[in-house]
Amino acid sequence: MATIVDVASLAGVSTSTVSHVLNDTRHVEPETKARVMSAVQTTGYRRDALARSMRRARTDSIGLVVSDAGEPAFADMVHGVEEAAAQHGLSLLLANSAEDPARERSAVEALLDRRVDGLIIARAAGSADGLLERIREEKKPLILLDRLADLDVDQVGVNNHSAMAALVEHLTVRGHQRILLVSGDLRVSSLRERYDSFHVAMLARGIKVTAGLLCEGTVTTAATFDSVRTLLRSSPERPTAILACSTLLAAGALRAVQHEGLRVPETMAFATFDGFTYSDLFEPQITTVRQPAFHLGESAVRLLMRRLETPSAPTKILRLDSEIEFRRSTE
Amino acid sequence: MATIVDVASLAGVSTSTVSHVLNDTRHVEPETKARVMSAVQTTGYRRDALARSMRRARTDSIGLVVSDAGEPAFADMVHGVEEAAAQHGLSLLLANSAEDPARERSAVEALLDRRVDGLIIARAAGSADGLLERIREEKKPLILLDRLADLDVDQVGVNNHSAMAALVEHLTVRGHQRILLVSGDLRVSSLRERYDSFHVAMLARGIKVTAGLLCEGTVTTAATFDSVRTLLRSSPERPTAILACSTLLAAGALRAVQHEGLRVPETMAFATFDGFTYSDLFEPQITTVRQPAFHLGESAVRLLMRRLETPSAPTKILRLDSEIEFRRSTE
DNA sequence: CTGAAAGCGCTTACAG
DNA sequence: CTGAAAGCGCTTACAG
Repeated sequence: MATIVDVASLAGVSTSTVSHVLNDTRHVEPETKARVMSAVQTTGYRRDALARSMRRARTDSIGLVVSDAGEPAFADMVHGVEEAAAQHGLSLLLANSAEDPARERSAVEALLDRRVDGLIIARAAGSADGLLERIREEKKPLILLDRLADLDVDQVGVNNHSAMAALVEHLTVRGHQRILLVSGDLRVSSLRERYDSFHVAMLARGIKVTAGLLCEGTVTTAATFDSVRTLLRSSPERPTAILACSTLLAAGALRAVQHEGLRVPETMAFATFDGFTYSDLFEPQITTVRQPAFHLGESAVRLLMRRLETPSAPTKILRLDSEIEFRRSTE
Repeated sequence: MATIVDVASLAGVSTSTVSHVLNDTRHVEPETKARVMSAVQTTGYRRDALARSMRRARTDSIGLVVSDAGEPAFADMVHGVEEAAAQHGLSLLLANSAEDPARERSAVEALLDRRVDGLIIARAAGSADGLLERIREEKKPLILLDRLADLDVDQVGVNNHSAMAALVEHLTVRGHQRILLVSGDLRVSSLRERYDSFHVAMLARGIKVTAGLLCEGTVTTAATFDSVRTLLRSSPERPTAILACSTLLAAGALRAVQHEGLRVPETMAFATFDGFTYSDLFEPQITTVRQPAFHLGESAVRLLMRRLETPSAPTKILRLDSEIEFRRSTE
């Protein structure tokens, strides 16, 4: 591979001049410049980004750690981050923690070792705050994505509260009082927020939430299926509606509903956060709080660029609105 | 940030020794080693992967370029690649060409500039072979993923032929002769293979394939919807079954079917490649050729590791089998 | 307008 | 068993 030295000697100039021509960082005689460019051509020279990064103390790359690469919503976020990064000329280093704090930690360390210019993280469920401290020590710009924290850090997530309020209103207006909430792992901030908002919304309408109508802590479709099925059977008063807080939870709950011979929406209303793709094409057509996942990813990059340009800027916390797709499952 | 020099001086040894301790690359007295490790501790030293890469001419990173990060199948492949890369201690640089050859080219150049150890590419629809030549010139290990080529390059894709043959048999055995094939962009090798295999399979059963039963070239859901709707209306003899070659095509076709007031499977059988997630939970339950997308990604990394270890190994082309999920849509 | 040279933080022959 | 030093391929003050 040709190096800058090869180009310089072929063009009969110093490496300084080649560098300056390539980066357009100081004036060079048009004639000299032309000689350099032609030398670049004939040698097939390509600047080594590694060497460049080492000198500049900038890598023009960012790191993204997602907590569950298998979830469609996270795939969309990755897509959004990639798109925005490419637009800004940044390379994207991707890692997946698979909800495992240990893997998350080693992913972050690897990214730090590679001297990424900044980090975007959707934290794993049991992630400790120590990790964020660690990143802060390194003075590395950090953006929290989707899984937010009550910390002085730039972050972007969705407005779970308003979405949940709208959903609860939608259901209660239609007469539903016994709503089964399938809330999942409450260590996940977004799920915790939905859980809390549910209680707030129900309380505001004077509806009591009983333990028999709460399914929490399940982290797989299978476990959710079991748990929901048990609740459906044992509840003294069967719920008239089910509200799932993620795609995975919805899948488990829906399977339980079908297994119990219930029909959506005839004998059971159903709504979910995140949801399924192409929901309009299939029955039951499920009312869905659709998060702007792609947009979330883009926004995270935007926040990161801002932080990179203005390290002293005040902390910014963005809450994007979800769209609620009302469908027959709640009619 | 502490450097190796800081560690060396604190431990009272040379940087050589620190390096050798860290990499376990030559014997060091236990006592000296302990002093080094403790100096690493107190300085909080972390080796700079950039500087290390520059000397070693290895970055322990790989590049992945996918053609459509929005498609669930590609998201799964990315997931598989990430997982396998992490297991091998490799960092993953991700880019998305969005089916645009120009973006694909610049993504590859950026990856090459970053000196990734190898590339995995699912090529864009109109991608020219020149790009692959370019990579070969750089002597950079390359694996083709999903979108294969008739070239002397390591590659891993699915066995489209056998899947299509099974699908056609399944349909014809049930009396379907007029099968509408929705085949998409034939510049995409996997779609081209499915298209060709369809013709082979139909021919083998002595069934004529007419132009009125071929919908090709559409690249969006909307265009597919229009095209399929037109075919459904204008065909002298309406098809009794529809066979879509990707998720996107299936969505457009299904929408057209519903728009025309047809019902699956009562008045129209339906099957698709790739398909929708949680297909078993929704109606119509669609017969689906499920590609092992995650596994495809993993295999690509395995092929790459093999090539890295044995540059002279013979070219390997892997074809993984898809699973066919037979459901009510074709009964 | 351009060049000589230092230096980014490592690894690795070479020497003892 | 360990160290001094060259060098990976760039960028960038410094000097003229």
